[in-house]
Amino acid sequence: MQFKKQSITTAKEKEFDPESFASMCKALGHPARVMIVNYLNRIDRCLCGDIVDLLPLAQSTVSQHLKCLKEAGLVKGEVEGPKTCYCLDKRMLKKFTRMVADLGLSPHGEKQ
Amino acid sequence: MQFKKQSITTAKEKEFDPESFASMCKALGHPARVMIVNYLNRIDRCLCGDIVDLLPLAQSTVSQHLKCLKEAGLVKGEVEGPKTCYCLDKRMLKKFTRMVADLGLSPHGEKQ
DNA sequence: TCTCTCAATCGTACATCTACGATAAACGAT
DNA sequence: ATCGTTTATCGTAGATGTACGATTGAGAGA
Repeated sequence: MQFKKQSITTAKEKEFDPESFASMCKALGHPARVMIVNYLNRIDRCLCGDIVDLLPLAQSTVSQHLKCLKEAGLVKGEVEGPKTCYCLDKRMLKKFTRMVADLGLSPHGEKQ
Repeated sequence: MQFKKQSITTAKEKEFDPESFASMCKALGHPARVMIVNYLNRIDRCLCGDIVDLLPLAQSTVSQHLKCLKEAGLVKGEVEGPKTCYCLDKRMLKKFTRMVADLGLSPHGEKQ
């Protein structure tokens, strides 16, 4: 499906892109991935194996979920020898919360 | 897949349920549904047909997306004769933003 | 070098999502 | 009663998501 690329907000408002907001939401649209993000937020950084221990899922499945989060830009992974260290991309997460506010859903927004 | 039902936050924090946060994110994980929510936020309430005009999608597809948003609790629809009037469920949307904050992603949170 | 560990990728099965046209159901108007 | 309007649901095809075990590859250490 194709949507028009133009913004759906008025000119003087911040740009709000439904496509990119949807893709971040989609990445957070599975409990395992939400738990990974929540865990990373508390623990700051960890190895893939730590997450495998955390969740009742096979290593390959966890790796797949991490790939999904990386592709959405929510998580970064840096290879350290045979290990990979994962952490949140704070910049992207700030963008996410800003978009939640732009959607008009923020309890702090000017709409209330 | 089954996850343990216990909260993943510490005891004195608010309850954070990954399952229900994920299900709301999933509902917002498609550009068409994001556009519907954004539209409803601006227009307050409208008929299904208005959304069909807004999006480049068949009526049946739009109806399906609305059903998805209703099942996630983000949108309410009340039948008015042969028409159905849709609007946002503000209570649920507030819950959503609260959960974003609980996830630790809020720019207003105590983590920053 | 050989082996061990850690993580990514492959292959695959099954489920869910997304889109459409066709049809049905509810109601107002003629 | 019949017709037109509006929306939901059905059936379906194709794409995508989710899970697993098996395999591969990269690097550390003996």
